[in-house]
Amino acid sequence: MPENRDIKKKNTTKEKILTAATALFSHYGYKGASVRKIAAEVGIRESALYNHYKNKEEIFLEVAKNIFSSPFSFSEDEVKELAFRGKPFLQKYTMQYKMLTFDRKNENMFRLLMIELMQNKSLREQFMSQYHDKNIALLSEGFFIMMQNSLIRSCDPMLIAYEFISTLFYIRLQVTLLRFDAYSTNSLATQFEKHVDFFWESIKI
Amino acid sequence: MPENRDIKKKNTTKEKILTAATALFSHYGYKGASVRKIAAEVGIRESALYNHYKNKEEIFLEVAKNIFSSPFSFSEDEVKELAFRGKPFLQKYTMQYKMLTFDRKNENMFRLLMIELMQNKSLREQFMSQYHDKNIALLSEGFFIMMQNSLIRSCDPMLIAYEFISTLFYIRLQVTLLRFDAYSTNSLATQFEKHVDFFWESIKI
DNA sequence: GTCTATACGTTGATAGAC
DNA sequence: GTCTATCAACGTATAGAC
Repeated sequence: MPENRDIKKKNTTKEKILTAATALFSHYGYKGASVRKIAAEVGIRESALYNHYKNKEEIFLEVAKNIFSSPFSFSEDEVKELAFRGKPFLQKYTMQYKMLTFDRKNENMFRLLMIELMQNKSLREQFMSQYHDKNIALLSEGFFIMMQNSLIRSCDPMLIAYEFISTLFYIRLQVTLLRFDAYSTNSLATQFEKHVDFFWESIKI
Repeated sequence: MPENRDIKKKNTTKEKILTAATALFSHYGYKGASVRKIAAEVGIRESALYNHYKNKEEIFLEVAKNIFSSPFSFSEDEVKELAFRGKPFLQKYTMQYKMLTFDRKNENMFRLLMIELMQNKSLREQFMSQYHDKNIALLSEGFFIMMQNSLIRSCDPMLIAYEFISTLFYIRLQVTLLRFDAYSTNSLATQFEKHVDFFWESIKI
């Protein structure tokens, strides 16, 4: 039991470090966020920081844990039930994806992922297995059910899933880029919904 | 006139620097590629490097010029002619995109783009205008022609273009990631073609 | 747990001899 | 144009006093 955390918010130095590190890493990347800056952000000296983490790498790994920790809240039964109805499944899935895209915390983690993707082999592999494969698996299961129920045209469910998720990813990337520079995302605001509509027209029978 | 460059390949120090810098930047990013490493790669001292470029930034900008300098070789007439035939237009466009994806030089530039996209505002804006907008413009023109000729179902050409290019981008990203770690791209080898086939089935009348 | 002090490698860049 | 020498700033990290 983590003590009486529910009553009194601890906000320990260690937590402060993680918060500061998250902000700096997701903004400047691993190399760009120096230990000095992190310590300064917390309000302590670099040396004090080493009382809580072994080194910079350890801090980063702690931060990076959150990159792939936002699974969709879809239960097995929920997938089956929704997929049976067709389009509503895609709509709910996309709405959840859109929420993640515009959620500050997840936005930061997505940016960190994009910054470090080409620099960190572990992150690349996690992206493939925990982001890509996971999404493909969930979606293709849904499409398979739709196919069984003759809601959509016959086709490889994995291919349909690939086609569907790739556009979601691209929209998310664009939104993240625009928001990073505080540009308006008005032109992309309804892109998620348009995608679902277009896609459903493409596969429905 | 650049002298007798056609006969005797100059391969000046300045060119060597650019080559070395390109390799290092596209592998380690701007911060990861130090001036020392670039100089060492060329075989000179850092100080000698400053006889050819004002500073590191100037070298990077010279390298970065090549990121968006690979336009598709589509003339206005070619678009009209091919789009009139429908699917062959998508096939040719995709084959060119696939070539770029697997071309070493373009692969390096794409990786550099991905590495620096979140770190460099200028690159973000160029990505939007010179990559995204340009592709959307070319593709939507093709889809518009197809629509006029009743080859495909009626829909916003820009939306169709968006849907089409987003998947190409995602495939390219995945291929680049896999190749970076020298992993096999067999599982993705035919993804481009599958995309065209699926997409054509989605929009044709 | 935090501080000061310190160590030591790396970075981008310049001055001046050849 | 290239070299040696040198620089200040910044990087991560440790030792030891309080």
